[in-house]
Amino acid sequence: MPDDSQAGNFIREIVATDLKTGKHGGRVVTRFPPEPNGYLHIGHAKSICLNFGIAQEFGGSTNLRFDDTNPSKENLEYVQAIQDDVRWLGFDWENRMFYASDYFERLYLSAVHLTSKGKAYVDSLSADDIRRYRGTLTEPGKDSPYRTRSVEENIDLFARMRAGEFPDGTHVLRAKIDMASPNVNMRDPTLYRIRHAAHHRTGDAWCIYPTYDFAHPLSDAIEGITHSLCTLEFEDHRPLYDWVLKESDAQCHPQQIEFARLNLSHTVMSKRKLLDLVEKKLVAGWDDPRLPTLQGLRRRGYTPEAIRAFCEHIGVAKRDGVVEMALLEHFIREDLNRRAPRVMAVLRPLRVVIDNYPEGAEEDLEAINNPEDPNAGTRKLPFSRTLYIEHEDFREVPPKKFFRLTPGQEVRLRYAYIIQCVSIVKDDRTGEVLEVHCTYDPETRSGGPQAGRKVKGTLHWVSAAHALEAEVRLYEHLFLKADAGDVGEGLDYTANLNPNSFERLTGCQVERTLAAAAPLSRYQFERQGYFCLDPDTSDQKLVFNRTVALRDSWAKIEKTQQER
RNA sequence: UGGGGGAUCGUCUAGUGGUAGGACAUCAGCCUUUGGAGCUGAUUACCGUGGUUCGAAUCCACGUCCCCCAGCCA
Repeated sequence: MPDDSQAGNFIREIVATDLKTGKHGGRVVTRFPPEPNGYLHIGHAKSICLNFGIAQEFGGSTNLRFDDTNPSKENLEYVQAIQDDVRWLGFDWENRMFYASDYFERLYLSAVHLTSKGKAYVDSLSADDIRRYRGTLTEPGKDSPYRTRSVEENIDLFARMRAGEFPDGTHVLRAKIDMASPNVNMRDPTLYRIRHAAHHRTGDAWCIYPTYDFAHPLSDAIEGITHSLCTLEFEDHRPLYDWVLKESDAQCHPQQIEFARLNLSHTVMSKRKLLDLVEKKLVAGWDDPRLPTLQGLRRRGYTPEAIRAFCEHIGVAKRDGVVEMALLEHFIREDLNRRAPRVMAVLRPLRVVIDNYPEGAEEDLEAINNPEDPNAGTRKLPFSRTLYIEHEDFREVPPKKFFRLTPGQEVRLRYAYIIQCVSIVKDDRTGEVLEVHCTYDPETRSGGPQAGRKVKGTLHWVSAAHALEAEVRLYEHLFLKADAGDVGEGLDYTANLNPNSFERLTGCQVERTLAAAAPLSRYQFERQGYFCLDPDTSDQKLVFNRTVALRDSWAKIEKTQQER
């Protein structure tokens, strides 16, 4: 059986080759290095699956490392949420959780070492001047007047920076590389900056903080990382990554490998935009079920298994692209189809009275919990004279190919009887259908003598007297266009927000077994989609989120009929 | 116009000189007590132009287009 999940990707190939040649002493150690300045999203899931997956595959290990070198953006809330999310996704860093801030002292010593070698210097230009001196993409930069300070002066100044003698922005430590380099990242990049800010872990022990370019390669080396996987935009930082390791006499030299980050259609993935949506209250929070955050997907009802399968399937390459949301939806449907118990739930109830069913009578009918899983068993569904069916399952004047309830057309009530519409009760003023009267054929009870009779449609239903009321929240794509950033002149991505991405349905009628539903447990509402119990559920109120609708071929038929 | 990357079905991805394959999506059909699921089939791709070769997505040359970089963010 050809299985594309077994297909090699270029990173696996590199690692396999390195293992063969003994490049890193036969070890494979990767790391997942989030900055705790936001919540993890499905793009991070790709990186997590890649890093942990590669290590698992080759018998190596993976560290979780918080890249916490910028105290002004980072906090503990994020540190905790990230751990929670990685664990939820199904990965275990065992005892290997680290922080770049754990290494601040060693990083400082490395900086002193570089300085004493004449490979770093304290610059006292303003940030603006540093930018001016850097040149442009097409013109070389020029040396800072402070570039020629003596080693002694640099050492002294850097020590005093650490000691807190200078306000923010007055000095930085820079690598001394080449102001004329065609790679602007090599034009004496900043290694340390002064920030009189409390750090979420080190408090006020430090007022100078290393930059990513300095801290990252050294943190990797300290941890003995063999393969440092990152996204494409760091590609032209690689010469700097290598420079830092070489000049710092690092004990090992991890290999940085870049891959394309995940983009998903109909959503946004940048931390900035996600934060923006949350802060402007355009969504309900980081766990809003419309967001591609792991917390949002979890609340929406996504399973870790589905997300992992998705990440495995999309592969890893260097060309950037946009994965269709439909692919993600495919994987959650596939997973939930196998495991979600089926239940009856009527979202927009229409009252149905079975005129020839004895008043006051009721009976229990047997229903299969999951046709895909024989072990899931069966349950009893109460049936009575007054039922609810889906409002859209009845049409007084049916369009072509409408196989549901309509005057004169028999339909089956799932696991129950075949019924037929005999009359309609309408609102005199609005003409709205309020109630449908039907007759049933007692011979057609499930398992009965006439049960096999062919009818075009089968409807889900609940018994009015036995059903529970629930709130159901429906979600659509957060953005109208596949590319959220595709907006007109002068507009930003929020112009593409889908005004109908959230719809709250109240007065839904669900079968009573749902009273026992556990938080975040997932169900298939027959003929509707997959739903999970929202944490907003209370003793008073059941609340469900629609994870994803079932594929709906009738909707397609109807749509093409309307287009004609 | 400097540097670094990248171009294969609509989308994502295999391919490493020898039949361009898979998944999603789309469209048909079968089946069905979920218009679900499942099954079958179909459509659709090597950025362009030259060259090397018996043979090129793959090697070479010249183009074209797209992405990233001028934070004391990561």
